[in-house]
Amino acid sequence: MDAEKSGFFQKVYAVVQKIPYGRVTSYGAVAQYLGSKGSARMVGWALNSSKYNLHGIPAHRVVNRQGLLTGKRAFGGQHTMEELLESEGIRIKDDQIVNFNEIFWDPAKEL
DNA sequence: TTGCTGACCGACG
DNA sequence: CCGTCGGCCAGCA
Repeated sequence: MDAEKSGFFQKVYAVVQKIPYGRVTSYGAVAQYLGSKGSARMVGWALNSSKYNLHGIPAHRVVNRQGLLTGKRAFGGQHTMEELLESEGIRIKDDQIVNFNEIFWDPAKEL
């Protein structure tokens, strides 16, 4: 219908934009919240498209299940995503979020 | 139009 | 422990 725009990506954008400052989430968590656990890959793909459009989507706040910055290469630089996260107070160690379990933001629970 | 790929995740052997 | 495969949806040649 009109509100949902029949688009998986649109839902992803909506959730990612709701991620609070200094928090992170995972592709699978967002996918699961949307009702499609298997579409975790599409979450990343949606974020990839987001960089082509000015959506204001903090894609750097979205990482994989391990808290690993798998999509850092999509930011154009191998350290861009890492610096963005650290800029928000998030500590990164070897491309991995240190206090991942502490700053993890689950849309299924927080929303 | 068909087919492959992609910032993942979980299961199986 | 490690390698492989399936599933999900959308974009592109």
